[in-house]
Amino acid sequence: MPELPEVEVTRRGIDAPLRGAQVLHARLGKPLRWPLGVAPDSLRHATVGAVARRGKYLWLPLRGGARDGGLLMHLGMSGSLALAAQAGPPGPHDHFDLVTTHGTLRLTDPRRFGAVVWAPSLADDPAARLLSTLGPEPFDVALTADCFHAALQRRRAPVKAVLLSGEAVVGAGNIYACEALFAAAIHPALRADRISRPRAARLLQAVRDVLAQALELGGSTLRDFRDAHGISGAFQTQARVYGRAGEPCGRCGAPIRRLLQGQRATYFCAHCQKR
DNA sequence: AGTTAAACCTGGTTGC
DNA sequence: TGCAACCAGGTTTAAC
Repeated sequence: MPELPEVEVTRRGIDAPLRGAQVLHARLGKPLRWPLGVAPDSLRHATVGAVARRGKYLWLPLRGGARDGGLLMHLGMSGSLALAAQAGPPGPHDHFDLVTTHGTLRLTDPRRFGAVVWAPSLADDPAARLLSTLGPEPFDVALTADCFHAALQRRRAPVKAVLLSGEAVVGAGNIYACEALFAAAIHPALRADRISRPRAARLLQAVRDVLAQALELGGSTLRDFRDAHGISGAFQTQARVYGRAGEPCGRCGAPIRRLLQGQRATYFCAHCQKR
């Protein structure tokens, strides 16, 4: 998926254009991860508010329809959202259309791990339940190195798995977790609770740097991701370790290694990243 | 309680 | 060429 940078790039592409748009029609394709929860017709006549992001979720406020509320959206592994003035007929992987006075917002998601769920507000279920497990936002100034270190101290699992869990900080998925650990020179298999306070501070900074750089480059496109205007991301060309097994490490020249952690591939440099 | 595997689904790539 | 096996950006749920 879409990790935090890709979701934020998407949010930035749809927020201003959709603001104040009136919903004319909504269409569902094949089932996504969870049911919408309301009849698509009940979204008609609603007005779109400011699009927000929490972790890898997007929140589209809708007021003045059958009921005030909004749509909580997730792009899963292969999803992307496109906003077009005129959308063509839906293809086999187009599973949600929100037709508005400002264009059609279309979710394309071949694997259908994504979701579009209606909720009365972010504080109400099902949104509240889905967001309840999320840790702090990476760019929240309230997330200090001490907070981050304390969160790592609570877990005995490998630091890579803890990053993916989003418990200490949200937003880093498989690509950016690998990249941040490389930047911080920390071995992915190191137990989270064995990380010193200085190394935790360095890791938090690395997560922030990597996510910020990815944001500037429009995210990563391995196969499916496109921003709201159909543009691919470029971070994958700048990745130091992700997807580069066998290639020489850009820092020391040793071959980048690949290992499996919890069914997910981890890429790292065994020479640069220390336990 | 806390960590790990299985599940959801499609399609592209690799290997026999 | 054909087909099976494996791999892919995530996260919940069930099982040790």
